[in-house]
Amino acid sequence: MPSARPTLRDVALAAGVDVSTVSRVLRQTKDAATSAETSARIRDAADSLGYRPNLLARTLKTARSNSIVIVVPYLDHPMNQQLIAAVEDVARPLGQSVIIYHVDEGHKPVHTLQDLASYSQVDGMIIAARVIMEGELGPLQSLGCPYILINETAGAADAVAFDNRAATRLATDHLVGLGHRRIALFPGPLGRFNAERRREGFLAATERAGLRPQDAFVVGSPHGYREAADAMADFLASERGASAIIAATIPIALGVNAALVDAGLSVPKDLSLIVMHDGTLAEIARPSLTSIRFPIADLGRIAVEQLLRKIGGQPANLPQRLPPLGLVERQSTGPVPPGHPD
Amino acid sequence: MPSARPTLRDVALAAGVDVSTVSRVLRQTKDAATSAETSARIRDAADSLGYRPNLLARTLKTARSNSIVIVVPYLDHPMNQQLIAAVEDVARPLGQSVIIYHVDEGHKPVHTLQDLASYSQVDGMIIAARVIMEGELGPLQSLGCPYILINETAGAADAVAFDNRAATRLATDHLVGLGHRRIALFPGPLGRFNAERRREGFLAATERAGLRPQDAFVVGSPHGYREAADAMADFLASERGASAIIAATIPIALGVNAALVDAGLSVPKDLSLIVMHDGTLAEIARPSLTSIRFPIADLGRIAVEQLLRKIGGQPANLPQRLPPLGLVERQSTGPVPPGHPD
DNA sequence: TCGGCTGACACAAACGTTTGTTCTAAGGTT
DNA sequence: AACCTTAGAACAAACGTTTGTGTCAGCCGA
Repeated sequence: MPSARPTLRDVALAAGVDVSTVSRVLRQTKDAATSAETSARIRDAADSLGYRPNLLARTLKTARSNSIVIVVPYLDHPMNQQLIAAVEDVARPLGQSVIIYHVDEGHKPVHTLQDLASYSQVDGMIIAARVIMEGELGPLQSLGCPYILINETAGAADAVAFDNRAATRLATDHLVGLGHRRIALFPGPLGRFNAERRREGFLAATERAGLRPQDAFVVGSPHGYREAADAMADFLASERGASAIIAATIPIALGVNAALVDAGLSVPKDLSLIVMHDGTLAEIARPSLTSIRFPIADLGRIAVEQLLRKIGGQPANLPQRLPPLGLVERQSTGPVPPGHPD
Repeated sequence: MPSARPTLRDVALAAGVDVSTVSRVLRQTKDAATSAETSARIRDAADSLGYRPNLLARTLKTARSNSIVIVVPYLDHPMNQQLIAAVEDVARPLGQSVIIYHVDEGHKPVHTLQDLASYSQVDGMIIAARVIMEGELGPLQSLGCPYILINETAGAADAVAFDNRAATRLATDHLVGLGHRRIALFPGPLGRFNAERRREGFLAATERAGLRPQDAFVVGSPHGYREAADAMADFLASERGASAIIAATIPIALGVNAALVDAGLSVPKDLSLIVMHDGTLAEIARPSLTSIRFPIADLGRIAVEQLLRKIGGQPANLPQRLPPLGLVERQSTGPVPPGHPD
């Protein structure tokens, strides 16, 4: 029977007052000069009718929806899952509702994103998807939709990312400390921001440690388990004799591990493997993966806070890159195997 | 400068016509009796102004947003990732925009979901979250928001799920075929719909195969890697001597595997492990996991199609449970180890 | 020549809010 | 006693659409 939801008008009718009064009372605005009696009557009416405000209408009127969207690629990457959780954890207590928009590489989602952004369906966007970043930020920008890039950067856009250079140095130092002198980095897709920072950190650390340049390998591969496994298989076939691998992401690490096992090698006995992201999968994998821990919650907090600043009209005040929290030592790294060529 | 997006009114002004005419022309409605000349003028004006319709206003007016939401728990479960992808793949070409809403066990998200649903911010919801299902469906129902449950069932609600009973029989038969006579099922959280169906299928299959009842173990555990690992460790400690494990989900399988490795056992040499869901992780894990494949794309398609039916006012026409597609044999299952007690 | 049809468009109400302004009566001040 | 304030609430416009109904010309057939 209550096929139609009660509206402000219904409540007003029931309480015998004007809709504007109902609106003010129910929102508890400060300028409401309403008698306690009337207020009570209105609240009773609203309760008994089961009134809930129409957010669509409110948003249309106020141009503020109190919701933000996080745009991510690769829902199967633990990093992205953690980023989502971090953003949700911060935003929800702040009264912002968080929706997730998933884009993949093939898809050109800008149109929909514009729709989302265009008219305050969402107040702002947190973007973790590179597919959005390249050249597609223009439309969003001109739409006046505030956004923050996370975990990547593009041009002069407001962005907050991890210090992957420092993280790679950390990982490299750990391996060097274990005695490894021939190391391969799987930084992800070469040419991209994070992959290049990893490469830089890697080369800097290996050079400082006195490794020969030809013993520091950089093996680019797309994100994705299988691609990483293929890249690792190729690398093994090339017989360059690395004794340790640094994987940029957990999927890459698992792919690398699969290729190693398939080649009859075992981690960490024959090769060490370290991954530059920590997560449950790194913990539950066997061997469990030595990893670099990032302050993901901090990144989520900063992204939301700064996005809200921008939504509020103030400029974002973004920190330098976020340094890694440290190294989690697990089973996948160990000393150089005895007979390994130096 | 174009800080304010152009509206229908701006286009109308520029083209020298009424907003209603602009609206009809731009939407190409059938009832539009507009001269080719005027239409062109309007379209030109819209283009040069960069007009884009305000979906909020349109939704408010038409009570139709052309977007649906998929509600999922556990973004880190491959099954849920695949369900999301399946729904997106079907819905987007149909002109529906898909947003994801993530809920977790602790969180009581009904309020926001009601907000989402209340007033056609979304036209309908596809719900994979049990947390929503228990008792929280009432509010949604009375809101008149069409929804379809997937991968679970609750009461008389429209739902489409997999035939987990058949799947578990399939898994059991495979193990029995390999000679296993003592099998443990890790069905997930006991008491829940899917876990109970798995238990039934398991017990039916083991009985039919002539296994002794005391050799068919059912070990409940929450979803989640760690919980499964703990449950497996406990099970091992109880020394019941199973030679094969059926895991309900990939996280459970990985947790089980970790516990086995930690106990010095190896898969499939000492124990066989089969998981009742296929995915990249099952493929890339080492040992790779023998698994049951489900028609996830079909489930996504059916869910979207039937949801659109309900949105259109027709009753949903839901199939019986979707049977599994079959078994993918990989490394994690094998014959009973020689010395195993029968 | 005239009523009636129709093509082409304008007018206006409505969706459910929010919010600036106005009204009214009571109360206080001088 | 006249005036001003103010609390309490109604009025009304607006957000950007969609859509039912008018209007008015031109054209047709009879």
